[in-house]
Amino acid sequence: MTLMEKYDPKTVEGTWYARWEAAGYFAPQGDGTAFSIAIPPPNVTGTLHMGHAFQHSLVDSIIRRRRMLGDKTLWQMGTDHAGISTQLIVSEQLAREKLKPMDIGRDAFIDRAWQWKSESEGTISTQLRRMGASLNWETERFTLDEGLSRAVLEVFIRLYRDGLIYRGKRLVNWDPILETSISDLEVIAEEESGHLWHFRYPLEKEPDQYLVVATTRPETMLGDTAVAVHPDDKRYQHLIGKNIMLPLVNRVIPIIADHYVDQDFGSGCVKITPAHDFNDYEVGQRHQLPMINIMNTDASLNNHTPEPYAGMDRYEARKAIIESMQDLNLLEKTEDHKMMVPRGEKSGVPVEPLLSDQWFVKIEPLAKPAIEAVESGKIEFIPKQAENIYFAWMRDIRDWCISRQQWWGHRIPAWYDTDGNIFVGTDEQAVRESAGLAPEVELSQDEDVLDTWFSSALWTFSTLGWPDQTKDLDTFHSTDIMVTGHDIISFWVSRMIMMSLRFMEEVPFKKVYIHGLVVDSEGQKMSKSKGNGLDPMDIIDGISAEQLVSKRTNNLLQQRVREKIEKSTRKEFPEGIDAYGTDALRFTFYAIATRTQSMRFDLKRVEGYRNFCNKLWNAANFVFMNTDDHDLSGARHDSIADQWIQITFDKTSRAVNLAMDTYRFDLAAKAIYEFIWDEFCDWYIELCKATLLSDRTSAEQKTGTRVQLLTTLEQILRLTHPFMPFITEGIWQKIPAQMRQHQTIMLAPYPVAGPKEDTPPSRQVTDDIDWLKQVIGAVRNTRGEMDISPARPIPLIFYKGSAEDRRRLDSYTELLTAIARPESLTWLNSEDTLPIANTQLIGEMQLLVPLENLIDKNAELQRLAKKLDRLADEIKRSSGKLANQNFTNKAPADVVEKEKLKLADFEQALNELTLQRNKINDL
RNA sequence: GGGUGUUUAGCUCAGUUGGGAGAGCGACGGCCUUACAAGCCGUAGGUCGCAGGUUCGACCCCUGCAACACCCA
Repeated sequence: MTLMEKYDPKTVEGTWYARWEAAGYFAPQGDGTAFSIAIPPPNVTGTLHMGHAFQHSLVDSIIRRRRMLGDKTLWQMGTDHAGISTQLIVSEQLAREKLKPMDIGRDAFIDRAWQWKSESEGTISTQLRRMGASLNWETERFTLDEGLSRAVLEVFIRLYRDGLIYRGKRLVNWDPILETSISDLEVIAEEESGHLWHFRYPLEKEPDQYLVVATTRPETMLGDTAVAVHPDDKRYQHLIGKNIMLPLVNRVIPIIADHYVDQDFGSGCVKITPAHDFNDYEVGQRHQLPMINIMNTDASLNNHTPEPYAGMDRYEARKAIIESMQDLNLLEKTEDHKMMVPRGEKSGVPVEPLLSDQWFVKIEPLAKPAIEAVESGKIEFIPKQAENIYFAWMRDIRDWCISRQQWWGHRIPAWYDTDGNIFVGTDEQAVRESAGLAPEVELSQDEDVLDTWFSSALWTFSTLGWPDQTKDLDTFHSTDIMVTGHDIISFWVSRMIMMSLRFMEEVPFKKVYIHGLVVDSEGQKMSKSKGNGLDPMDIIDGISAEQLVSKRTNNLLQQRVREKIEKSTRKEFPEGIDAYGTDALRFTFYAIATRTQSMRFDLKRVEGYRNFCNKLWNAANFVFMNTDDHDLSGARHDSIADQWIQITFDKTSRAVNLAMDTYRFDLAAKAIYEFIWDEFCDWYIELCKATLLSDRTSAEQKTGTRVQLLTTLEQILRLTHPFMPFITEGIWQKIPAQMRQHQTIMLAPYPVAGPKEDTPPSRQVTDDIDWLKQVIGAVRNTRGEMDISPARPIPLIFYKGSAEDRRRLDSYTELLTAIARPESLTWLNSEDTLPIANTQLIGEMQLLVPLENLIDKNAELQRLAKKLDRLADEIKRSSGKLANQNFTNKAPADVVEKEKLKLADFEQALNELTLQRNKINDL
C-alpha cells in the first residue's frame, strides 16, 4: 500500500473532518476526568483572521491531547452577536438602498440583522472546520439565542436588585457617527498631530488683565465653567477665588485651585469643561462646578451655545471660535502639538466625552473577589506576568457602562412610567405584576441594548445551560483553561471572572493562557487598513498574486493607500502564496508560540513545516514499502537501532508531554520535529536500510526492524496528532489494522512513556548508537573536507581504540559498512606504525583515512592548522581557569573535575593532531 | 508620563536551578546514494544591545542607560 509520491495537503486533508464530525468524535465521551474549554466566541458574522487561527490551533492541540489521554473532553462552540459591528454592517447595507435605520424602524432593522446573521454565520464555522478545530458543534450556542438571553435577563435583574446596576447621568465615550456610547475599551487612542491654541481669558473685574489657557479643543470653551491653577503655583495664587469673564459666552466662571493642574504645561492654567472632558469632569465633581453640555448626539453644538455657534458641527465651530478669538485679540499664539486622539474603534472618528443617561455596573464589589481569586491562585495566569495586566486593570477599575444606543442586542429589561420611575423585570407583564401597576399605567421599555460583552461575560456558564442546573454545567464548570490574547484581559477575562464568581460562586476557568499577537514579517500589527493581513485560508489553499492584491485593496477608498498596499503586496508575494495546507500552518503556530508578546509570522516558516509534512509522508511511504506484503508475525530479533529508536521515542514523548503540561507549544513542536526528522528519518531509517537491504541479516532481524519501523511510525502519528490532525490520521489509517485498536487516531491513546529510563542496558544502547553516529560523522566529515565523492569507497583505520571501541566495531560492522561505504576497515593498535592520514578524533580513538592518492597537502595543512588553533584557544581558556585558585577552591568539586577532564581531552587532541600535521608537513 | 516586554549568527527565534553559545531559513561547497531535490552530506558565520556591579565564574542575577514593541494615562 504505497502512498502518493509527493505530499499534497489538499488530498491528504480531504474529508477527514467531515467524517470525524459525522461520527460524533468531538462530543464528550467516556467516563474519564472532565476537561473543558470554552471558545472565545467569534463574531457570528465574522471571518477567521490569523489571531483566531493561531489561538484555536493552540486550543485544539490541548483538547485533542486531553481527549487522547482519556479525558471526557468538551470544547464548547459558540458565537457572539457583535453588537456594534453587526449594527454597522446592516446600516451600511441600508445606506446602499438610501435608507437609514430610522426609516425602517426597530423591528425591521432587527429582522435585517437576523437575515444577515443567517447569511454569513456559516463562514466562521467552515473556517474553523478547515483549521481542524475539534469543537463540539452539537451544543453550539449564540449570545442572542433563547437560553443565553435568559441568562442575560437573570443576571441583569439580579444585579439590579442587589444594587449593582444603576442608571445615571455620566460622562461616557460617545461615538458621534454611530450615535451610541462605547466603552473605554472600544476607544483607540493614537498619537496625531494637532495644535495647541493659547487663549486669553480676561479677569471679570480687571478686563485688561487675563490668564492664558492652552487647549487642543477650542470648541469646548463654550462649556467652560472654571479655570484651574495649581494650588502651589506662585504665579497665580493671588488670583484663586477671583473670576474670569468667559469670552464669546460672557459667562462669569471662577478661578479654582486643583492639584490636577500641571504647572509646567502651557501657561499652568487649565480651562475646565466638566461636561466634555474626563479629567475636567473629576475636577468639576470636586469643586461642585456646573456641567454644561454643549453638544448634540451627532457632535454638533446645541442650543446651550450662543449664536452663531449653535447648530454648527464641532470642527466648523472650532474654526469659527478661533477666528472670533483672533478678532477679539484673545488668541495669544498657536503651536503645533502632538496629542493622543481617541477614536471609535468601529467608526474611526474622534469620540466625544458626552454627558448622558446610561446604565452602569457598579464594579468595585465584583472586582474585589475577582482580584482575590487570582491572588490566591484559584486562577493562574500563564505566563505569570500577565497577572500584572489584570491587576493593573482591576485595581483601578471604573464602573462599567453597559448600555448601547443600538437595536441589535439584548434590550435592557427596564420599563419607565410617565413619571420616569424605573421598573426592572423579565417582561412588561412581570414588571406590572411585581410592582402592582394598574393596567392603565403607561409603561415604555428602555430603548437601549446591552454591551455585547455583558452577555460574553457569562460565557463559560451560560453556554452550559445556566440558569438551568444542567448536567453539563455540573460536569464541565469551572472550565479548565481559557486561551486568549492579552488585549482581551480587561474586556473579557476580568468580566468573566467577576460574573462567574457572583453567579456560579466558582471561577470560570482554572487557568488563563495569554498568548502573544501574531504580527507580519516586518513586526507590524496585521490590520485591514494597513493591508498587511493574511487570511489563514489563503495559506491553506494558496492564492495568486492578483487575487491577493485585489483582496487586500478591496473596500479601500483612498487611491494612495491602495497603490501602496498593492506595491508592498507584489513585492512580498510576487508569486502569490502556495497552498501549504492546514497541518503545516498549524505546526507553524505551535513553533512560534513562545512566551513573547508578539510573534512574527513568516511564510518561509510555513514552507519549512510543509516540507516537514512531506518528510513525514515520505518516511511513512518508506515504512509501508518495507512492511506491506511481509509476514510480521514471525520471530523477531531487535537490532541495536530498533532498541535505540524506541528509547529515543520515549524520551521524546516525555519531552512533549512535559511541554504540553507547561503550555510550551514551541518546545513540543521542536521535540517532535527533531525526533521525526533527525532521529527517525536521518538515522533510524538509514540504519534500517542496512538491515533490510543486506542478504547477510537474518529473517528474524529483518522482521524485528520491520515491526519496529511500523511501531515507531504508529507512535509518531499518535504523538503528533494533536498538532497536525489531518496528515496523522491519513497515514494512521494505512497502518495494519491489528496495530490500531480504534476507529480513529483521534481516540487512540496518547503516547505517555513511563518514568525516565536510564538503566545501564538502555544507556548502553544509546552510547553505542552515539558511537556509531560519531564514526559515521567523522567519515562524512573527511569526505566533505577532502572532497571525496560519497560513492567512492575509502579505507578506514581505527587507531588506539579501547576494548569497548573494538567491541562496537565488531558488532556494528554491518551498519557501518552500509552507511559509511568503506573500502576496508582496519584495526591498528597503538604500537603499530601509522600511515599518513586524515585524522578524526572519537574520544580516545582516532579514525584515520590514509591520504595516498587523496591528499591535497595544503588543504589538509590548512584544515589542521585551524583545528589546532581552536584547540589552543580552548586549552588556554581551560588551563587559565584551572590555574585560578579561587576557582579550584570555591567551585564545586564536580565542576572542577569536569574541567580537568576537558583540559586533558583538549591536550590529547592537540598532541595527536600536531603529530599528524608534522607528518604531513614532512611529505 | 506610568506599566509590561523585547534586544543572542545575515533573517526569524530557542537557550527552565549561573559552569564548554543552539535550531530553522538564508549563504557557500559537494551529491539525481534504490522514502523524500519540498531531498541528502558537509562548511562558514556570534565582544549574547551598551556601561557598571555581584560571583572563582554571568546570555542567565542586580543597577543604570539606549533602542524597539505593546498596554494604560
